[in-house]
Amino acid sequence: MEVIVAREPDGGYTVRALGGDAGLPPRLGEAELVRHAARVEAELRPRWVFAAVEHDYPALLGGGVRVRRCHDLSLVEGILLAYEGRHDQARWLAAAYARARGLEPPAEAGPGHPDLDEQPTLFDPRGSGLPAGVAAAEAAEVVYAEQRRRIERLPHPARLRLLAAAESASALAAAEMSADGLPWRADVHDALLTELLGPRVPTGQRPRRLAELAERIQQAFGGRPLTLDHPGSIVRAFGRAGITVPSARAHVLRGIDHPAVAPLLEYKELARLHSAHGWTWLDQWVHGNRFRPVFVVGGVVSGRWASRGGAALQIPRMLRACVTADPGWKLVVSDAAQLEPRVLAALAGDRRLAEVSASADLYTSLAEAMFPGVPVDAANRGRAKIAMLSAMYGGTAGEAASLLALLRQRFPTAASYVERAALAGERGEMVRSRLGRTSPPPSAAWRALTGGTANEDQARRAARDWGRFTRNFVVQASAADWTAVLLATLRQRLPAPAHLVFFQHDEVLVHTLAELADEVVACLAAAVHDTTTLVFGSACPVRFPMPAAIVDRYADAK
DNA sequence: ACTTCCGAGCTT
DNA sequence: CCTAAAGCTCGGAAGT
Repeated sequence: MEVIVAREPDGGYTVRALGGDAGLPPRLGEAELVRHAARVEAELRPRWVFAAVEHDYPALLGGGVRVRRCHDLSLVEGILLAYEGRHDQARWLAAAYARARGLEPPAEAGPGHPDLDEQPTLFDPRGSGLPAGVAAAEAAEVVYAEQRRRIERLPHPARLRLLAAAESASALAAAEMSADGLPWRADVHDALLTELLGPRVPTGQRPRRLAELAERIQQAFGGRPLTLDHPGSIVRAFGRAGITVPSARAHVLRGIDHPAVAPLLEYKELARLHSAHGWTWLDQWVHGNRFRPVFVVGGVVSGRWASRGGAALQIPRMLRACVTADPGWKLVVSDAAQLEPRVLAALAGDRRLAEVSASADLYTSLAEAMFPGVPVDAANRGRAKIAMLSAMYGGTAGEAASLLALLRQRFPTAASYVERAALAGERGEMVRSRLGRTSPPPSAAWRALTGGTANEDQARRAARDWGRFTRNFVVQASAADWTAVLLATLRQRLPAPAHLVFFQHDEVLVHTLAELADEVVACLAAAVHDTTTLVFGSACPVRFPMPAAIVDRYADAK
């Protein structure tokens, strides 16, 4: 059974049930919706169809209602439009409805409009963008049926169905993570800042430690004042000291012999901490010992998530000590080890690489395979890693080219898989992930550059750049397929008090009652197994280790 | 005064 | 350290 819920411009909701009677009034207010949704979910366990989980689910979460399954029309529309080569078209409900009905696109969805995918907000004077007399739920029903038809017409409908379900479930998980929040000890964070920077100072002032370092740096440059937070000023200061530097980046400065370098490096590190994750950040983003960012599912073309506010996917390792389980609770921290090379092995069907994946440390066994008869040391493992990363990213610098050639010799199936993707990109063609995410077409500027008779060098470089992008896309987007399915299956399996609180590309955090931690670890192992079977089939010979640690603090994992 | 750009650094 | 991709955020400077 399916229940379609869509918000109307007046803040109310229209609802429709497909395949049964859910006992729902066709039109209802938010409080009423929450009440009915709780009952319907408990009794009927339907698939909920939302215009966009991001907009529609928080109201239910706010009322304490969680749903098991859903279909996110906006996310699926984005995936289908990309598959059909129409990346530029809007995904929001009224635009999708107009396409399904063969109507003129709604005004707000015109190309070049800044709010291409912005749904009209509550009480938006523009209305829903739907034709007069068309209820939002009615439009959603039309779009839902149309999406299902479009999926069935594709070459691998089962994969797209899986992707649609996994992406939609990921959106549920993202909204729930924001609602639950990541456990974050403000007192630990404050103590760390005080230890490193000195006592707290008002916003806009320089903490004591930074002021001391600034003074020492200025002395080292002969007392002349400089703007430490402006890279150009630092480059000029070194220039006056007779040292030419291309930039003020930390790794450049590290190679310079000058008394200002040591305090400058320390200043840069601490100033970064202060400006990006200092007291201002703490006040703005952490409340009640919870960090609540907004995760943007499908925010990256490859299918990776992005985040809005608080730089949620850029938490410095140094601050992971602040992420602490509540008393009586634990964190289960787990990341998929060397996910991308394993995904490549499965994608390409490379049996020899699959054998290498049997090892928990893929790069060690890869080194054994690449340098037979040589004992594996850190250097050889490092070379094997460079070879693999170069295959997936298109690197050519240093010894990457020769290592890549060796890898190609030993693993021709995997190597040719990514090379075909790169060549397709160089020709301007689209490539797809395992489940059907599609790379965007190159820009008009790219076509002009590579198609014209302009500058051959430039054209060649542009083609190669895009080939690197599509080479990486097939692997990264297929890894995103795998993790989306993992989130969906794990979310389904977790015992009720345990919940996902963080997800970062190939890493998950679950906050759980301590006595359930072992069960969570078992759920995770089962979810990994299900995921690999769902994405790559039951005969997939590639192993996907995902070791989990039960800890009190995120910093204590690994 | 406002917006836009740039360099930098953080994560995967 | 490097090899590559992308996204978020800051502070300062340049442009309007």
